[in-house]
Amino acid sequence: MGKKLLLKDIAQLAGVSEMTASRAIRGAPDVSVATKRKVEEIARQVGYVPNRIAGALASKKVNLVGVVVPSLSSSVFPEVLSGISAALAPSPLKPVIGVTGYDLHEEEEVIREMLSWRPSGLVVAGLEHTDSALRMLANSDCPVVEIMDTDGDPVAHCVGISHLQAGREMALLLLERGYRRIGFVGTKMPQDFRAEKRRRGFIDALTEQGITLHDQELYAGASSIENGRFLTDQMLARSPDLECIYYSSDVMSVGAYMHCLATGLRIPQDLAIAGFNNLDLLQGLPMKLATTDAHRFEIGQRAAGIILSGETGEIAARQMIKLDSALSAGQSL
Amino acid sequence: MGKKLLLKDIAQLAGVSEMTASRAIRGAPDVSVATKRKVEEIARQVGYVPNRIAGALASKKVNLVGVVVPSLSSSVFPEVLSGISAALAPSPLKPVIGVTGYDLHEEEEVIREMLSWRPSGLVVAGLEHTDSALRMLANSDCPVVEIMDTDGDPVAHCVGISHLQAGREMALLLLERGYRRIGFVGTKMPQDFRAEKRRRGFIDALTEQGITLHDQELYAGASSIENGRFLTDQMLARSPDLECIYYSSDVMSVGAYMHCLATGLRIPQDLAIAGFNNLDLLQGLPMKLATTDAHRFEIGQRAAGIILSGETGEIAARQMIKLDSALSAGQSL
DNA sequence: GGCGCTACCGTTAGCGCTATCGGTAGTCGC
DNA sequence: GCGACTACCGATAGCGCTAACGGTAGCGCC
Repeated sequence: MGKKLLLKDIAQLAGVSEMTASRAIRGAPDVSVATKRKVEEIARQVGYVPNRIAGALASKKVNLVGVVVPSLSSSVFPEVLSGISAALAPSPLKPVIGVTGYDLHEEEEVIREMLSWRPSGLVVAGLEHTDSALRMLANSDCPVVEIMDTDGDPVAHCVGISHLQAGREMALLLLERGYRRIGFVGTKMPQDFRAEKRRRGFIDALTEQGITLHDQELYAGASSIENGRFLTDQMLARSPDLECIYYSSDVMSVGAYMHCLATGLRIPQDLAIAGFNNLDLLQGLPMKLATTDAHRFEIGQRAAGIILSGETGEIAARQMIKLDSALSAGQSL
Repeated sequence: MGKKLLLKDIAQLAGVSEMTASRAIRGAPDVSVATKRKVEEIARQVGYVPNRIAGALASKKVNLVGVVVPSLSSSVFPEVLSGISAALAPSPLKPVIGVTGYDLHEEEEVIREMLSWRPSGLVVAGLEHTDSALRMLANSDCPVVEIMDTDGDPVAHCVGISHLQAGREMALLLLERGYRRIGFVGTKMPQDFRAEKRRRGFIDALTEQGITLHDQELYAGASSIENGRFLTDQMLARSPDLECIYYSSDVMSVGAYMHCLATGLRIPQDLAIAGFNNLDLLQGLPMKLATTDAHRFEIGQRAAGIILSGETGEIAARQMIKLDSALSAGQSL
């Protein structure tokens, strides 16, 4: 095949004008049921697929919402996406995903690419962007929502949690439980701004109580169980008297758990561990690991909600939604 | 902001024609370096973002490759995506992800949506589609690659492994290791056609050796460690004499591993387990679990390669690439 | 009959870009 | 000087669809 079917052809086959065929196919009003059925039938038979590029250009309406995330490999952003999809499902809007790989310049590219398609909305993870990206976001004429993080200066709408506070709360919990020789392990470390904020909040809270971080490892690579295990091993070799380690991700704390299983270390007696995100991964482990739930699904939902409310005309004032992260101590502290 | 900057405005500011501005911004030939620099500078200063909708309509060229996958929650498809991104990176093409949730009608919708944007190529997971989807894929004028699976009748190009064979090979290994009372646990079961093919190949091979499947659980929900643990528990309660269970996913076999950890069952003495996909998740566990590597990254790479070769003009004959899955027994058998 | 409806359909005029072709300088070789 | 070329630039004409408006027909009502 390749006859390149156009709306014109469908109209001709149905014996109506191009305009009527267009209306019938889009489900627009002002078409009789009989005509609509006839056109639809013909379109289906010949396998007509409307050209949305032309449609979008003519109507200046693109039913897409760009979603820019750093990664898909852990389940953290897929879950945000689920929230977005769920909220968008009853509307004509569809999410389009872009992945940056935790690289701000790649992010700028992806944002430029997305905006060049004139979407109905844009959801971007994080508050940190290149200057060019910031300009584009500020000048874009669609609603923009920055998600995940509220510690900073949003360009537009914003839905997230305070990672500074999450880190701080975990520090306070650890201190309350009596731990004093505490370590921190982070991954993607210069690039993952939210992990860095948790680290900072964590250290600040410790410092305020007169405790200094006993050891830390800022690993440039990605989170994985394997790396969690490896870095734990390494840190314990270096600082054998550590009582407790706070990881930037649950994936890493699960790795720590595996290390303890493999080496016979008891949790929390020999080593207490805590992660972040309350990933699915934690469910089903023999032991509940300490973590903080960042409400990823809800963040996605609320972000999509903001875009949707922008659709219905109400040019809502700049929204700033700060959710409270939920710490759970589990059995690993 | 909202002055809606058009190419016309940039051209005017730069004192050149619209056409020259267009060429300068796209990096097309026939523009002097001086002019190009001037236009680029002005475009950057005012924050001009070209409207690709108009561009695509005029040039009939869309540098996007649609990628349709059932899910992003396990790391299996993200890894395919990495392969696609890696292969596409040196080209101007960019992947666009669509998620179907293992629902063929949703898949049809997503495919229609993608094709309506006239992408440069389309990558679809699986060989099973609705009739309408099949027609659209067959009639589409861009290259289409079906991935993951080679057991069936591809519409167009195809890159994958034989899941029938993967299941069969695992069965033969289990028999060789002396297991006779064998169970199967699958998730997303009517919808995940590839898991079903592994199951069929698995059972067929057992049957040929005179062994019947001792028990099986076809679970409709998603794979998760928690479900793996739960379903293992349930199946062992039902069939306490089971020697070995084959899971449709590594995520589930890790759940089984957790169950054994929690209940003190020894692997493989009390229960042997095997999964599928060779997920990252398996790395770092205290014990290597049996699995089959499906070469997900390479599948993505090769699929993207086919799309790319279509770009350069050579309308390659229908490609059919069957990779050999790689079984690894680990320590859990 | 005239007016005001509603229901349906078609004509016109773009949407914001780019392909194509043609044009003007300048340059080179002989 | 002239043909032949290259380098650069601009006017024109769409790409395939839809918004906006203008009909026409049919009906009810005074």
